Amino acid sequence: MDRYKKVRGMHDIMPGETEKWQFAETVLADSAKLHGYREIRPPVIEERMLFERSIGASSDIISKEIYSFQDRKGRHLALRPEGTASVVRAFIESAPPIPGKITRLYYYGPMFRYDRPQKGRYRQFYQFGVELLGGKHPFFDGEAVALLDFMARKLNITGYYFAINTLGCPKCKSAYTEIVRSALSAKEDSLCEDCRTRLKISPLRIFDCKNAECRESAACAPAVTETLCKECLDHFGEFEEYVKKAGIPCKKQSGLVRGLDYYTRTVFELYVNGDENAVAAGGRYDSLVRELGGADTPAVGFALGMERLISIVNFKLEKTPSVYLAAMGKAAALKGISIVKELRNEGIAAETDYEDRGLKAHLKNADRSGAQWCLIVGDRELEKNEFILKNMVTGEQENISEDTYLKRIKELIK
RNA sequence: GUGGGUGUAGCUCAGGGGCAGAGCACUAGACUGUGGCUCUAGGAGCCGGGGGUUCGAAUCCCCUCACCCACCCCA
Repeated sequence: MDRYKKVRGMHDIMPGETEKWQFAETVLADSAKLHGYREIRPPVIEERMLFERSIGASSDIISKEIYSFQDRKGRHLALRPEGTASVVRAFIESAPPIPGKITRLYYYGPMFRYDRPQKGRYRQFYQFGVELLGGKHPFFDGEAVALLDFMARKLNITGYYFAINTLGCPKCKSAYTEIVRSALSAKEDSLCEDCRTRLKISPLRIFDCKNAECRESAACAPAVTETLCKECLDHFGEFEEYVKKAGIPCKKQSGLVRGLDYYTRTVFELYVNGDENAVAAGGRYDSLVRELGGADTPAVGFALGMERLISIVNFKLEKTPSVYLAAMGKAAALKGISIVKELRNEGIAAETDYEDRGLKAHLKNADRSGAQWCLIVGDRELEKNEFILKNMVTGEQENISEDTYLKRIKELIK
């Protein structure tokens, strides 16, 4: 019989890892709440068209990485490849927008992309993200970066910085795209094959081609900031003021471009020194809400890749104290039922093995379970109305009376 | 989607045409009410799957699948 294996690109997060995830999840959620964000939990399935409209039909994510299918009624659906589209959809759908009102939402969950699996990259992967809807002021962009910075510090990440850039408002962005396209069309011969395709689909991406020759060619195009309208320039200027004032480590990178169509103006990515890939990325998307059928609502947000985050966080996880009950004989086993119940009621993790084992086997179990304490109860103990409490780390043990064992264990554990 | 690497015991891996191996882990005993340390013994595998070459294939060839790494893309 063949054994079942996880399907390509999927991964199990096993005990040993889950503790790290839980820690990171708690820090992220607490940080977001502290900044006024509330959790939203959209479904993982949406209409395929929602993603086409938001991310861009020509993007790689839609054109070759989306998990899409038809259900029994022939509806064209897709597993979400990212979170923003769903959040915006839910935002629009749930209530009529109130002008000037700021809505802060965070989400966490699995995303799906049919990519080739690689280090830190899976077909089902987890993202934590936040979206701030209704905020136009550039300081909101700053606040988004500040929240990421806060999270990084709370997770004890060191040696990180933000790459920041602006793409301009939709007008500036498309104008600049054309400027770059025409500037580089003249140099098409010096571009690599990939970049020639990029020239047609998303010329801005040539700026961060791995090929140095392409980047050199791209350098002849004017920088974004040289072509922006005054409003866009001011917006970016104020954003820079915010991050400077907040003391957030930033590096301006005029080549920074995001792969999703909906970004406008501010874009940023979180990098940890030595890593090539961004841990988190985001930016402003002032047109998306309207494009998805909502009222004109400026917005800014970011998403953070959990797998990548987990791999760079230095975890110092404390073991929670626990007790293993070694009950020998039928009478002790019966007594054990109430003992473990009482321990658990006191918030002390307790486990036992119901097979009738000798003390040796019980201690071995206790050792393997990782319990710091072993409570030994056998016929001898029952006769004297006392138990033996053994410290599994030091090997020391003491007799404790049945009447006061709970109190004594609580003392020792704290 | 492209390129490279690797699939052998539960785990980490050695063996590269002629008996299927080591370390760790596991089980038992030394030690029948004291785990970890030590020693001894033991269990065990369609050598990823399919096809081919050969007297003979874990080993060579072809196909396939999976994992890893890089590109692409992205978090």
